[in-house]
Amino acid sequence: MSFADLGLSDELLRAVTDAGYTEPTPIQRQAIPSVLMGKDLVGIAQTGTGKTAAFVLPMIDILGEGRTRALMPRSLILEPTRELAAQVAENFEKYGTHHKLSMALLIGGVQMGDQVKALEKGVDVLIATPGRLMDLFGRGKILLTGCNLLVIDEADRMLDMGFIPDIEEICTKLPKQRQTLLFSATMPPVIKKLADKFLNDPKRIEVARPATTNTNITQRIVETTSMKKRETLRQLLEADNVQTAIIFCNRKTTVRELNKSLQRHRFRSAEIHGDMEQPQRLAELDRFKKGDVNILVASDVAARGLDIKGVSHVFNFDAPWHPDDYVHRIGRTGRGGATGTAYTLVAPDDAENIANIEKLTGHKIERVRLKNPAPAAEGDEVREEAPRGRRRKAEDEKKPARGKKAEPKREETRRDEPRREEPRREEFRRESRDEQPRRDRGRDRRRDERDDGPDDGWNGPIPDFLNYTLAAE
DNA sequence: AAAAAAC
Repeated sequence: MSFADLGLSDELLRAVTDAGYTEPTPIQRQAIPSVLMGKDLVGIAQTGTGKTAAFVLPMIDILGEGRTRALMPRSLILEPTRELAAQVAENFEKYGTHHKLSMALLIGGVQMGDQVKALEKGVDVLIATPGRLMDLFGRGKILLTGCNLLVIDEADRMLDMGFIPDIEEICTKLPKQRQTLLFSATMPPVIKKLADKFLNDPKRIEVARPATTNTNITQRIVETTSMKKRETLRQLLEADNVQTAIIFCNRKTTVRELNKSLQRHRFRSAEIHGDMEQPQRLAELDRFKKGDVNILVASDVAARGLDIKGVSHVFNFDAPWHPDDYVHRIGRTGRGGATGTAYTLVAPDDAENIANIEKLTGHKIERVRLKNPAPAAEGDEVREEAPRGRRRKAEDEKKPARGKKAEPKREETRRDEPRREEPRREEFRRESRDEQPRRDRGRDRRRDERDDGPDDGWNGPIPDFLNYTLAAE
């Protein structure tokens, strides 16, 4: 079956072809014809299944057909996060190139002026997060009485974020006679009730069972300690041919610190979390999408729904609190039929979260051990410009005196080890580290070593995983 | 325990 069999217009088919798509995904096959017929729809689908196009494509044709001069918005799409809303807007632009539809992206964190101007001119589609939409509504800037097409996307996430009362209120402001599409990865009772209340005899389609993880994602657990996490991560980044990676942390502060640490180690990384200004958030995401950086350190703001091509690896720097989030996080890789790898770093503190994840997904994740963590990062440092190298060496020599016996052995291993990782590392490391003033570098450096502590907290004999490659246990 | 979302 091809897109042409789904009842879409020729202009739209052209845009789809131009975007490089030939075959609809299961959810698109099932959803598009029924949306075109004006039916309500409940779609149980994870992101990465082509869900967005499943509603954007038919919407473009519906809006393109009955097109009068839009004075009031004619359709509304609700998204839980600002980035997702922006992403849906991009989809409208991509597929709507041959239609003259107007849209407004109504999200918080950015000035209202442009959004209000767009609303005054009249738009065909509103793409919004609930907070800003309610805000604008409260200020009398939006009339929703012309919105006879509503999409509630990521409904279960809206629930998690406490948006359901807002959604209900928004629903009451829309005309009763309308078409409503609701998408959710899971169907908890509250969402079921919401669907019963606001949808009319919906068609129900389900393309991936909730809590099922994509089979083209290789999942691994790497056991480590909280002290060793950064070092372990760096080795994985270097050892496993990582091209593009998203690294998830549980806390915003961890995101910030880890990103700084990676940059100090000359990785090309960016960060995204909710404490950043919105323009900055979008800019960082954009740098990652464009390939200016190949590593994105993120909070769970990026866990769901973000569709970024070619993400080869997902790392969980922390095991997520909620097992659902694990499924969403690793779903950022292995998209569109590609293969992907997901590593979860597990310190003793993370063990309980892992148990819950394995219970949810119903399968035990393979444990792997890192062999010989030391040489990669430290060898690199010795190779640095002279002052740092000397400092570094002096510190190394201090270690044995403090009764740490790991260092000398590492020296040997380092010399013996062929350095075949080098060229690869250059691919994703920063060219120059001269981005911060010198004094800061020194301070951060020390801080980093305290946090990372190559060997702080480690007194035991050298464990068997001190060898270079990855191996299944 | 965290994160997200309006000002």
